[in-house]
Amino acid sequence: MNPQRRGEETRSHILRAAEECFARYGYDATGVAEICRRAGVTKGAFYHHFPSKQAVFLELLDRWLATLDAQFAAVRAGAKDIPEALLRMAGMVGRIFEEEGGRLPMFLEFWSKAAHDPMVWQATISPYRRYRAFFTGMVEAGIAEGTLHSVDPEVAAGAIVSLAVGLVMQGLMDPQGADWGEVAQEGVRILLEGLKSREKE
Amino acid sequence: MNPQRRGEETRSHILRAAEECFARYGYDATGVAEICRRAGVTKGAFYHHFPSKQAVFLELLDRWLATLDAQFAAVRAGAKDIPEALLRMAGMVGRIFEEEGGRLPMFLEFWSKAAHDPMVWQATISPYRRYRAFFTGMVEAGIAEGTLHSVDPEVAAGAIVSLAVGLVMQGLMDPQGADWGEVAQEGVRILLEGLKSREKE
DNA sequence: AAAATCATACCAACCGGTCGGTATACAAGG
DNA sequence: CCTTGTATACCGACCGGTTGGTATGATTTT
Repeated sequence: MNPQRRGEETRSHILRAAEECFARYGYDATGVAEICRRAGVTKGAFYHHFPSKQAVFLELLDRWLATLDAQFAAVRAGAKDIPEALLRMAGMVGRIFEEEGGRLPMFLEFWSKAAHDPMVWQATISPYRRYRAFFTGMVEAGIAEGTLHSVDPEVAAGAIVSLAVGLVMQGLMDPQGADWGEVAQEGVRILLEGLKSREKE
Repeated sequence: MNPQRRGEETRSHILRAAEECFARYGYDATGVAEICRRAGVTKGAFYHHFPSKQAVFLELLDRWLATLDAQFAAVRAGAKDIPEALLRMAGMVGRIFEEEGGRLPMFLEFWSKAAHDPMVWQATISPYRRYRAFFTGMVEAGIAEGTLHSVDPEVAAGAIVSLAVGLVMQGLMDPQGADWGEVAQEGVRILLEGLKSREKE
């Protein structure tokens, strides 16, 4: 087989195995040996493709953030209206929890690692701020188009992101505790109710 | 000195040192030796007072949850109105971030540990569910007293807790990224705006 | 043969936890 | 008051096991 192709495959095998382990056991509790075992590869191959365990983690982080980017952009582009866009995003939550709930624990892993590791923090914080800016832009657009009433867009965006982050966290910790898809849907609806422009209070 | 009193002091020294280390470096990255160094005791003393490193962690968790309990109950009791109670709780956020911001990273540590460790999960999830129930009760009370319009109390409570959790998370990751106290205040205000009872939309 | 890819064997460091032993306080008995 | 006994608090060297990472050789492809 083509060696480059072969190399790429082992690489992705390692990535997939690492993702699974990190999500299931956590970063520290996952040994390189275990990753290799699951990937059907030896340590030699592992350290041929990645300089360190952390490098694998960071690449996983990058990829995850990239998919988030794409999803957000797609939803916004497909909606005619800011409220509609937000509601659709909320609607995605339920589906996400069902379909790739297995990959979600990585989110927590990223977050908690970033709190202590400067490199991970660097890699996390900048995309995160982009998301905040993204939602700020949405709120501004909503105000401009007249569907939202005048509020500080940054603050409103902060609240929206808080809702999202909190939703993911709770869904991770207590999946059976509630229908998180519904909570997301309804939470955004309530938030929108408070944001929608209307004559007077 | 009284030996029992002395014992209690070393015990609390260990607890304080461990809290600091866990918050700064994370649970796994913190060695028992480091905790002992900061506490000014030896390993012998450590394992005399605690059966394991995890036991220290769990005790820290218990204490933290107990203070949360007290604060919530106090605020609710002191408010004449559900919306007022929620707004006051939001107002506490800024103060909390300033005053004991140093202890907050433990929150993340608890959360991420709970995701992988059944014992920690057990210790975390039950108080957490109490909080959800607490807020559910508040929403129900708000509906009963007529200040909130009729919504599913469980769902609304889920949204409120999400906002809170997300707020803490963001404040932890990006303290300078925003005035989280203000975001909390305004976020709850918006949420309340969507929850308040009014004639017609 | 040169380069890329992977396997095997191995290491040095670290870490949670143990253990034999010491020091101090205190109560009882003489 | 002094001795003896005992429980608590504490010390610090040490151990078994694990882990991230490395060194080196084999194999395959071009």
